[in-house]
This record gives sequence, structure tokens and C-alpha cells, in this order.
Amino acid sequence: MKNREIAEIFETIADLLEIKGEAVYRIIAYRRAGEALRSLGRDVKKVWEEGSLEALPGVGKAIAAKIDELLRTDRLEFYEKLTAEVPPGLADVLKVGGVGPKKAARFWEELGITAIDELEQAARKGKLHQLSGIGERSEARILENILALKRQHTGRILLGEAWTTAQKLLSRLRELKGVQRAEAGGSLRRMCETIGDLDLLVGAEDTPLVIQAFVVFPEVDRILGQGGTKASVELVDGLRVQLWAHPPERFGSALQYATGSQGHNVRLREVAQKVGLSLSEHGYQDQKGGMIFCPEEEEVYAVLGLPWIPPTLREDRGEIKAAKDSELPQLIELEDLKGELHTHSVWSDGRSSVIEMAEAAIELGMEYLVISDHSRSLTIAGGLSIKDLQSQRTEIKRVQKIIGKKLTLLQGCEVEILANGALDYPDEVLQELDIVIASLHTSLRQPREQVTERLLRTIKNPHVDIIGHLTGRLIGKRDPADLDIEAILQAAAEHDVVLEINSNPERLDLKDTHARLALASGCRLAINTDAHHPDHFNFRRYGVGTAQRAWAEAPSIVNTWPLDRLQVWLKSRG
DNA sequence: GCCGTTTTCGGCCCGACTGTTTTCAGTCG
Repeated sequence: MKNREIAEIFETIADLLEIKGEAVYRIIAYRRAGEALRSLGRDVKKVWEEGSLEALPGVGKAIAAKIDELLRTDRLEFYEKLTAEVPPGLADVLKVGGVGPKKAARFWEELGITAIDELEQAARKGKLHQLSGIGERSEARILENILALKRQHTGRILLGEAWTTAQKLLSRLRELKGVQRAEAGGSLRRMCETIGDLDLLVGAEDTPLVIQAFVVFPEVDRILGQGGTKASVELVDGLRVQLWAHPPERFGSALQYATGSQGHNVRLREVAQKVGLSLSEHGYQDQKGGMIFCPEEEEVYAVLGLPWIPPTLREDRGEIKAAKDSELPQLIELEDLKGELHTHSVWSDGRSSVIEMAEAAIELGMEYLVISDHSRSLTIAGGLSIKDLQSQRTEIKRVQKIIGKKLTLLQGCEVEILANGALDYPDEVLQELDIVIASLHTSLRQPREQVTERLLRTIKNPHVDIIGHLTGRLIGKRDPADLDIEAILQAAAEHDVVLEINSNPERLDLKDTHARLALASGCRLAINTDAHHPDHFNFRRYGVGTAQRAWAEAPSIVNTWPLDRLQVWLKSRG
């Protein structure tokens, strides 16, 4: 049983207990345990085998026993009893906007509703508003939200997509009269791999005016809620956007609040409480009612004696303790990247020539650029024959002469890890290349042992320098290969093989938790764009965001190294 | 149900908006 499956069970338990009206902190405990499993990075089975389940944050005796039962028997008696009592379909009913545990319980008890479809039928027949305390407006809103839920394909969109939409909205907001500042918060600012909704924050004196101007933006399809300081809307493309507006002197605390995560904010407010302060989006309040305003986010943390915590760390994954102990990492930044180690050109499936890619790299101030086209067996992507590879070398040398010393071009290759575990070129060919990236594109669905073995064999090949997009996942489209991540990380650390964080927003592979585990295992990483066009160099911000979420510092990322150091390393590998 | 250099028991973040009511519960982030 996988981490995610166990997390889902705990989250459903939390929902059902809430509908049952159980103690709220018991419910929170199950949600926190679910979150802990999702952000673990390691296979919980390994933790279980070590007997250290209770060392996980949010996992105590009772929940550890439940994880144990699930891993041993694939079943959970507590869960089975609970679902016999409260229909599990009610957990889905909670996903409908405007329906929380209290209403779900009443629909079930008074109307016998146990699933979303039944709720829809009841709403259409006007049965909901016959209940006391529920009017026709609530009924209409619930029906509307059921239809909205059905329209949404996955519910979450890719980071890259959210980024683009947010930038458009922010620049429009900044043009509004009276707006002094506008920033994105939420999971976008934290650079999560997918985004559920956009959280935008504006600093302005006349906040209702800004809110009113925002809700009539042409891309707004419907208004879900609107007050003097916040509005919630759905855009024509279905994306939901929250806008908060606060006076500039409160911008820092408001931005901190809007950035989250919820878990981080709860922890921070607990720290505030211990020194007799109450923290909200408006600022700090002392016990006598006096306010401390924070125009800048740094001040929110400074009041508690903490250094500013970068948004990408704010996941309640130990960052507040690290801040207290002055042990926050010196995070990698975009400016630290000195070059790019994984790109494609028209020689295989890229859309630009070597010189076009080189010129774009120069424009971005890179010191070096690796052209790494696909190997021969990936015919669908125009993989290069050994002869083509030699012609390409001539071409790269020719371009190098044209561009001079502004950029150093290296010839690499993204070599296929074949289904049988061999590489797509013989060692003699790999040896001629400046750098070798080995990747899986095919037979990703092999059983765990087999795919893992392919990767282990690849890592042991002395000519392989980097493993590209380790799991092969495409977020929301293709599941990652089933791998023994820990065995692979251990081997990579041992053989000094670098693992790539592929920055393409569809991949982000390694993902944050795996990258964090890789660093803890002693692996080095590279942040690569896998660019097939100069525009794709923009993906670097997502790769850096992912690396930051893994608590990565620049020295662990090989393409922050200057060229001479990189070349010494490559030479040492033979 | 978890957790502890204030605690092994008694705490566990905080406010905005909505709808249906007449003062607030429910939902949401």
C-alpha cells in the first residue's frame, strides 16, 4: 500500500468523523497524519520496517497502529466500521462548495443523501430548501457548485499555467488606481507543482474600490463571494481566484497570511501565542488589544525573533524549528545557475538550431550550454545515429567558433535506458561525449524490481553523469514509474551520479520530496530545463522553486558550478 | 489523536463572508 493511498484513507476518516460530529482535534490529527504521509518522500513501508512510524510528525500510537494494520493486512477494521456507520460517499459531498460537515450530516439524516448525484437530484427537485435554515438561495448555490465540480477535469492546474495567468492578473491589478502593490500568495508563491486556486494580494488604501474593480475584470465568469477586503471569483477557464486587499501598512502580515501553507500559519500562530500575541492577516495583537502592524513580511517573522522564512519552505516540514535554531538553508536562487545541462535541438526533436539555442543562452548570461539530443532508439523523437552524433559534433564546433568565448558549448546526449537495462549507445560512443544524461522514456510500467534494476545498472556505468527525469511522470497525465527510490538514491550517491530536477512544469521530476530525500542521502542534483526551444529556458524558475522546496543550497546543484569546476568533475568521472 | 525547555494532562490559529435570521452558525482559506 502506497503513502498516498494510506493518506487518502486517513483523510476520508477525518471527513467521516467530522460528519459524525466527533471532536475537532481528533479530526485534525487524521488530516495532519495524511499530510505527513504525502510529504514524506520515502516509502512509509521502509519507515514501518525500521519500526520508527511514531517518529513521523503527527503520528502517535493510535495512528501508527493503523498504518501497521494497513501495511500488514491491506485493511483497516476501524475504517470498515466507520464506513458501515457513515456512508463514504458523504466524503465526496463535502467537496461541493457551500456544503460542510453540518449540512452533509443533515442531508444524510433528513433526506437520506449519501452521494453527490443524490444531492444533485434532491437540489433539482427543490427538496433541500424544505429543510429549516436552508433557503432557495443556498439550494441554487449548491446546485451550481455541483455543476462546477463536474466541469472541472482535475481540479488542479500545473504550476506553469497558474504562473502565466497570475502574472496577467497581477499586472492588471497593478494598473488599477490606488493599488500600491500586488503579489501572488498561496501555493503559487510556494511553487507547489500543481495549483488549486490563485491567491492574490493587493496593498491599497481604498480596499473595497479595488475589490469592486477586480470582480468586473473581463476574465471573471462568476463571483463566488465579495466583501470589503476579499473576493472570490471563478474565471472563464474555470480557475478560481481569491483576492485579498489590505492597507499598505498591513501588507506584510496579509501576504504572510495569504501565502500559507495553512499548516505553516497554524504553527507560526502557536509560536505567537506562547509570547502572548495573536497573529492574523491584520498583524499582531497583544493581550491589551494593542496592534503591531507589519508592512513587510520580514517583520512578521522578526516580531517572533525569527529570520524571514522563504515561501518555498512554508509547508510545516520543520522550517519553523530550523528558523528558531538558525538552521535555515541558504537556498539556491535562479541567479546561482551558471549553465544548462540538458537541451535539445533540431538534430532530434527540438524546434531550434544549435546556434539559436546558444544565442538564447548567451542572452540569459549562461556560461555553458549542453546540447543533449535523443539517442538512436527513440525514433519517435528523431534520435541520432552514431554517425549523426559525429556530424553534430562538427556542427557544435562550428557554432562555437562563431559565438567565440561568450558561451562554452558542450556535446551531450540524452541516452535511452533500454527496456533490458542496457544503454542505447556502446561505451566507446558515450566516452566521446562531454556529458551523458541517461533517461527512461519507454517501458515505464515494468514491475518495480525490473525498472529499479535498469536504473541501478545505469548508475553503475562510469560514463553516465546524470539521470534525467527519474520517474518519467507527466503530472496529471502519466504516473511515475514504480521505483525503489531509496535504493536508487543510495546508488547515485555512491557512484557520484547526479540526479536531475527536470524543470518542465509537466514533469518537475525529481519532485520536491524526492529531491529533499536525495540531498539527505548525499546526492548531488542538477536543475535542467530539457529545453526544446529557447522559450523553455524560462522553466528554470520552476526547477529552482522545486529545488528550494527540497531545501537545496547552491553547492549541491552542479550547474551552479563555474565551468572549470564542472569540467574537473566530469574529467574525474572519465 | 498528538504533543511537551511553560505541560504526560490540557491544551490545540484566526478572521471574512454568506445566508437565514434577528444575533449567529456554517463554511472557507
